Amino acid sequence: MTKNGKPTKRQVILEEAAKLFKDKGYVGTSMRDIAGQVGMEAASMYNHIKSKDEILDSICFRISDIYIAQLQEVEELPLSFGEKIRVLIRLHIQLMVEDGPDVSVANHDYKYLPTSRLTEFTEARRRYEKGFAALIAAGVAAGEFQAVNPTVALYTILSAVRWVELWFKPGRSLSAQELEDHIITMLLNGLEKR
Amino acid sequence: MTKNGKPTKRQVILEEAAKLFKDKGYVGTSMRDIAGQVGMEAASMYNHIKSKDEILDSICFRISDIYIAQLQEVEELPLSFGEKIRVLIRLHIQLMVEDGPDVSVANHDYKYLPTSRLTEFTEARRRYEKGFAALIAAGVAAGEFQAVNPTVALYTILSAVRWVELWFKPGRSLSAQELEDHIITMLLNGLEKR
DNA sequence: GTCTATAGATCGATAGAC
DNA sequence: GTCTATCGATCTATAGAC
Repeated sequence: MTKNGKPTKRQVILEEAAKLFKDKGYVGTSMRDIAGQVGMEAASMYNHIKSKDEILDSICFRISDIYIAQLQEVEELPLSFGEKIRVLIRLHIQLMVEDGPDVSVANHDYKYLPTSRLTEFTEARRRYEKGFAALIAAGVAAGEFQAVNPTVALYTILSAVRWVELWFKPGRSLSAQELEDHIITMLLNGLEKR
Repeated sequence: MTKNGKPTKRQVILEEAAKLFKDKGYVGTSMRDIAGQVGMEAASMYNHIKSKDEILDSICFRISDIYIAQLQEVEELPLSFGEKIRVLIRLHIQLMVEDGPDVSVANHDYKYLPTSRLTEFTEARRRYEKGFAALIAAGVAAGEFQAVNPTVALYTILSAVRWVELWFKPGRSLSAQELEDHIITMLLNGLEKR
């Protein structure tokens, strides 16, 4: 947002692009499609963005920067490992609910980044996953968690949180808060009674 | 396979197409790309397939037919609800390990099916999810499972199983069997000690 | 059944008037 | 900063020789 609260043309383009990329994919969306949603001709958009690639780049790295920052904050909180994992799951779901199309693009269309940026993006995600897995491993070592394989637990959590992007719509019977609670219960306590 | 054990040209085309669709997406893969992998010119492929759409159609519906058939078989087995869910999770992982590219395409590129076929595919998936959720709800009602929201549990399970497609490679430190065991433990027992 | 050649549509991006 | 017009590349699919 600008100081007067009105989004810039560039922000509108990025936002409409993310919605279209989510629905039709990066390659399946044309600059003309985006322009149609924004309300200008495709050629005019080049006064606000450099290329189609750059739109994708902005979306993907904005999201990955948020993830990295969130992980760092949680790592420094004085909480048990179980509580840290809970916070991270909540943050994942909240980001998805608030920024659905962008998260979706960063999850699926990142692979269309040009080679050097793709490498950067993949490394950022690897760092994030490594930090997350370390929290799980530490929880296992501390006796808080069951003797799970940290990698399996990590990807199970990260994936289990992804379906929210396909499913959650604000007017649903479940609120975002209830959704968080249910997913956390399922992942931390499991399906079966013991 | 044909009777002499040699795959037909059509099968080779479908197989190479699925691998490319998985990596570059349906729209991001050209008929020339597929032809290059198969070892013929793009024009020659039209003697074996009707169109690019038809390749996608064959892949998606072959997978959805398998899912529907597997669910029906499991529903009729004389097992507890917990055991039925376990079998379904195992079948999911096995299909993904054995038929990775096709499952990946059915999961991500189905949206590029032409409208009428997209409707059919979506309805088939809805039937599958409904049947799966009913097993979870029955397990809750029978007191086998915790009081989870069946929809949340359903999508958590289905998604948790999807990362295997991104991660599993035959030469990994974890075998397919061990992977199944770990994921099932995580989903049925949860991460946290109780 | 495989090839070369190409039709016809659409793509990202630019030039240049206003 | 927005438009019209268009370039050059690339796409799916077909025609027709062999």
